[in-house]
Amino acid sequence: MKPSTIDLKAIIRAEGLRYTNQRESVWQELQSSDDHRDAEDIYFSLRQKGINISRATVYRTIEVLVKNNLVRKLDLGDGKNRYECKWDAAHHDHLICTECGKIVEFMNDQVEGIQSDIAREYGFSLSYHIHQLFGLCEDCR
Amino acid sequence: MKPSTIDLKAIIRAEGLRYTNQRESVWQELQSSDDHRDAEDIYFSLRQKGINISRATVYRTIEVLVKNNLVRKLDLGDGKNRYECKWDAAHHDHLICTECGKIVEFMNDQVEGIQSDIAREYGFSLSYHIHQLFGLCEDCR
DNA sequence: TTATATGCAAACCCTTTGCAATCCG
DNA sequence: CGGATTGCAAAGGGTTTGCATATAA
Repeated sequence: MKPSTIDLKAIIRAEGLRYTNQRESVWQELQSSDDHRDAEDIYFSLRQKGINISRATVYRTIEVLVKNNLVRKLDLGDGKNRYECKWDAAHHDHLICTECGKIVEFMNDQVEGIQSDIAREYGFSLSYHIHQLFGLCEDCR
Repeated sequence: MKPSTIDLKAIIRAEGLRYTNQRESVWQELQSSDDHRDAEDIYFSLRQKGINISRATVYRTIEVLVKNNLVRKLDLGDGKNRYECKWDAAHHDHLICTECGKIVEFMNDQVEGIQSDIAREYGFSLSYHIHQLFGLCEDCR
């Protein structure tokens, strides 16, 4: 069903863009963990691995990945965006521990359905939503 | 049930803080409309009304109001925070039109209940949540 | 009186942008 | 080769902060 790997080159090219080392590196880096990373994280990790890349390119590349639905941008309200791999993940929302920052993913069909109902009720056509639950995780209570 | 007006002076004093003209002005300004205002809005409105206040004080005052549960801070993902009067409003979440920026408030008990269930399931004790639905409003479709 | 609040401007943080150099196709 | 991509550093936008001055209590 889901591909075991994504051919970034093909996707990039299909968009009429150029396949570069930097773009591949950012994509690899994002795939390398299930964490919700911020741009600085990614920039630093890549530099540490000896890859030549600039912050500007990290941002610009993420933009490309987001636009192609490979990456999801998360705003957790702390002033910087996080990014998570999207291609292999089902839709989900987030539970965030305000103490340690732990992020747990959840998904609830009922809520998804109700959201549609609410949108309909107010005459909106929904394009996306943000649903984040903040509190203390088991370990931090 | 709900007070027809809030005695900011009493609340401020109870916190061991000083009641000032600027604090009262920001509070009045926030109460004067049901809109979701940003800091610059509030700063400008007050200056236009001839009230002497600085941006710094607007931010610092909002902080005080938020901490005392008089005001709610909203992050709609566009880089600046919005603020809404909280003391006279029942809890609600937001539907946001991505075209014209219209904000509609909604409330759904079922979703509220499910959120608690989800938190329990993952061992979290919930303190607050963000639930925003983005799409096109009736007029913008 | 005297510690808290304010105003100002500078600092901050994350992100974006202009531009010359580089590199993909 | 030629235009897209990059790196750099500077600019941007919202928010916060340091410090001297003003002010509530």
